[in-house]
Amino acid sequence: MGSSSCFAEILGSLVDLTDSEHKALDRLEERQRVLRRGATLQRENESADELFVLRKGVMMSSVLLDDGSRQILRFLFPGDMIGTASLAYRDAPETLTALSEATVCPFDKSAFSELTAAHPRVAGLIYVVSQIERVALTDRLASLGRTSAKARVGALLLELRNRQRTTDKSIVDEFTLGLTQEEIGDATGLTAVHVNRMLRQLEDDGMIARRGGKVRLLDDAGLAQASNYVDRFEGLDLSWLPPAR
Amino acid sequence: MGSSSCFAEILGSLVDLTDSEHKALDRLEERQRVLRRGATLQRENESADELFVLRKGVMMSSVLLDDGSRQILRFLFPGDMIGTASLAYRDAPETLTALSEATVCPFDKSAFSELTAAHPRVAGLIYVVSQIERVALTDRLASLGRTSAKARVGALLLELRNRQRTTDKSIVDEFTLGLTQEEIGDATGLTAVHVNRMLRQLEDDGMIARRGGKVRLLDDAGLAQASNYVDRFEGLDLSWLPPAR
DNA sequence: CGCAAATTTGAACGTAGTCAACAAGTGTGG
DNA sequence: CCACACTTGTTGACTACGTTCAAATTTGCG
Repeated sequence: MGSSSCFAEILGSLVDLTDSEHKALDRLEERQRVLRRGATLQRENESADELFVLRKGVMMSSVLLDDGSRQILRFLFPGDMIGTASLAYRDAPETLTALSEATVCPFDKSAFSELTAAHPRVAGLIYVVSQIERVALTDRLASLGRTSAKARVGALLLELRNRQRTTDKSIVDEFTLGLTQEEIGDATGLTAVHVNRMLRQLEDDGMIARRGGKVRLLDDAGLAQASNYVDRFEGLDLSWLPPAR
Repeated sequence: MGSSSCFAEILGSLVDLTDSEHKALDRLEERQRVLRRGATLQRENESADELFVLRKGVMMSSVLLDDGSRQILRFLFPGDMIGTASLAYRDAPETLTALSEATVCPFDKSAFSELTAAHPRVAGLIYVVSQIERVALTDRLASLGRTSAKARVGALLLELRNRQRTTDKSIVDEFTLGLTQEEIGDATGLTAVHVNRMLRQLEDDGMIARRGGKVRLLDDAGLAQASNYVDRFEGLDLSWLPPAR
């Protein structure tokens, strides 16, 4: 049940959704759009009036600085609601790009408006998820501001593995990066060359193993410790949510 | 009108609030608590079940890493709703500290719940504000990840001046920092020593002037350009909001 | 006034960036 | 199916930005 909506699956892992909530959420994923690897769903500074639920694949959100460098802000996984900045801004503040073949479900702001007005508990859950994402962002801020290059790369590997694991239960410790070292650099604030050296060091330290695009995390606990990693989907308290409709 | 609630003033700058919305918002600020400079309102990892509206003063949210270094995540100004992570987490993910004498209005999660369930448009506005803050966070992420020390300090000065100006209209280009260089460093991911050097360089470049704790921005445009600064309270589109009640 | 905190400056060091060359994949068209 | 082009990964040598450590000076405050 609930398998028809990816987004509902995330919310459903937080609380038991009612039938009427399920139905309302399904409306967000009535349409579909398939993106090729590398395709741009939304470009920074261009007008944007749709939101999306990412149904399949991995995407990223990034910004370009005017010296030409890029900062990757976030990686996006199935079940994520993306392009939410459209709810505040006329023009997109960030670029959305597919890192693999991806399927998104576009819906417009009025659908969001009707959903949240009709279902206050769902509105609350959406706010909760946005808080979780905000805290994850602050983790990355602390990572960039106060940790070494090695720790930043380590934290990114852990995050990617954990996010992929929630989608694909078959993943335990080995997984496909799906990112170039340049992209890892743009996410961690490093150069591609230095990312390469850090991966080698992590390998020499016995923290990870690499074999053709695949990475295996050998010392989860050590990696988490060394890179200040915290799983932000734990320790939740949703007892305050308004009653379901 | 609306002067009784700080938070309503922010929302009121986005849309015209109805009387009934005003009344509901006032309920968040019925109680008051005064904090001395340096006082901690909420400590990382300690249980937290209240939220607050910051009514007066400046505060900050920060995290401590286990090597003892600190990352300041955000500065908080009058009208900001703070401690919102409590809506998702049992324990606070960040520490809240007063940087000047401050007044906060505590309210509990049930008040938030009732407010948003009864007033969907206010719920939408709160979501909009959280999106604005999220985008401001991504700006800081790009700043830490991809810009020079000088640019980071410049961006912080601009942000502090602009935020203070929305509270206190008398500020034009000269303002009181209210931060030690160590705190600037913790916000920008630099050491206090290097912050000092960057301030001197900005001064030598003719971008700023300093006189006893006060800073004057001499070249707003140049500073904004050099440090990739964008005012995130502009370019909004709120046409999708549900009707007021 | 006197003390502690904050600022300022210099010198040496180290982490990460830059530049360059080469190797290993990846994909495309002949 | 292979050859070629192009992207990605790897390594070395050198550079530079920011840190560290230390000491002197200024500022704010009881």
